[in-house]
Amino acid sequence: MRKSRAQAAETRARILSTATKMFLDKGLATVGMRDVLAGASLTPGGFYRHFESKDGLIAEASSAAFDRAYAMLESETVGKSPAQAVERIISVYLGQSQVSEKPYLCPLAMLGAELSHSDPQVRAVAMNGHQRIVQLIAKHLTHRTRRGSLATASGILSTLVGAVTLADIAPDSAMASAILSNAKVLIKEHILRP
Amino acid sequence: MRKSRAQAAETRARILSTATKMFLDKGLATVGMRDVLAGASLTPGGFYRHFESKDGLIAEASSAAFDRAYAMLESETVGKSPAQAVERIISVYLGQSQVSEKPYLCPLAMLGAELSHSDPQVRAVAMNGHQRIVQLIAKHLTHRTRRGSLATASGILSTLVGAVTLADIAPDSAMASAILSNAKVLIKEHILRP
DNA sequence: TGTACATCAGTGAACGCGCGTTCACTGATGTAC
DNA sequence: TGTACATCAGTGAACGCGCGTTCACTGATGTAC
Repeated sequence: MRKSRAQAAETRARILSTATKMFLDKGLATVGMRDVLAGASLTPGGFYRHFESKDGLIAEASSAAFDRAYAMLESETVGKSPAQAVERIISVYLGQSQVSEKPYLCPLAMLGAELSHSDPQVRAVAMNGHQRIVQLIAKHLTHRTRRGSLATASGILSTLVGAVTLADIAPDSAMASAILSNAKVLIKEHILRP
Repeated sequence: MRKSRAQAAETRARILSTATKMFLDKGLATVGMRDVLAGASLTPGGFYRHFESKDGLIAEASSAAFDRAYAMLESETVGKSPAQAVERIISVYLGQSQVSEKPYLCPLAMLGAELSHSDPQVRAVAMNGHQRIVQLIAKHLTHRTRRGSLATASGILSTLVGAVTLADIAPDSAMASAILSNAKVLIKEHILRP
């Protein structure tokens, strides 16, 4: 039954990709090993040849999710003016749960408090991801000082994370849209006005 | 072993209060029935005379937590000017995780995404709680229209929820304080300026 | 008011179940000569 | 290049454990007369 190195690497990538999607969708505690195994079409023995434990998988999945989300946001800004770049980041972030394919869900909004209860490794990954996104936003802000840009960017990200979290709780999409729209208006009209 | 009606009511209240605290502190999935039972000094049979199931307990605990948080925020505004009232709400909300006794933790920030995965009843309770807090904030905003006040209040609450969520993930208190402070400045300097 | 009985708050052992994980095994892939 | 052997990706049954919940039981409380 042994597979080639290439196939093995493919299996590992498949596990990681499937698990990442599942964790972001349903939460760390809700998703069980059997869900991951079924999603990756694998049996226990196969899985544990690639990952040490569920916690190990969670750590790698969080990291992968941040990389993906960051890359997505970053790619939206290339070749854009500062104002346009910030606008894109805000719109894309706020729309992450609404688009059907959801290729760039951010763990900060999707897992939220569950990250606070995770082990230090995962929390470190999360705060690193947080800092990267803050810096990405700050890069396109035109404050007098970098310190000021970072502070505002941090505040903006709090708004984005809160809005997406709350919109996902809303039972109907009308309320979800209202929450997202209010957050967007708040940032654009109040914070980004000249 | 039968207890008087009064003692029984006391037991029920003790379960609810203990469980509410635990759920807000550690999350819905993390806290097991055995934790709740030990916290309330009770055995299984005793518990199930008061609550139908863990889900039933979660529903009541969420509701109780929102009532408590709302009452706390509301009480901070009595006899204050609109500007002072809003300032108090923001400060108290942002400080909820930092004060040691934590008597008014808000489920929106503490449970976050975990609420999205809960059953409709709990989600309804959460959105009702959300609306009440939005209205409380809006009451003290001085926009030209009520519609405008509600929209801004909704945006402010998103910022508050996001900031507290992110601060709780931060591994060190310096970073947590920075996140909270940035959110506070963002709201006060940008949104509430005359 | 006192007595007899029914009620029911709370005990604690036990249940079935799904959790994350282990391990003996298979057989194709990779390696050594 | 061909052969012999070692490696190891993946299978699938099984493990121990803790989960939420049930139930027969106890005995003080509440009720009826």
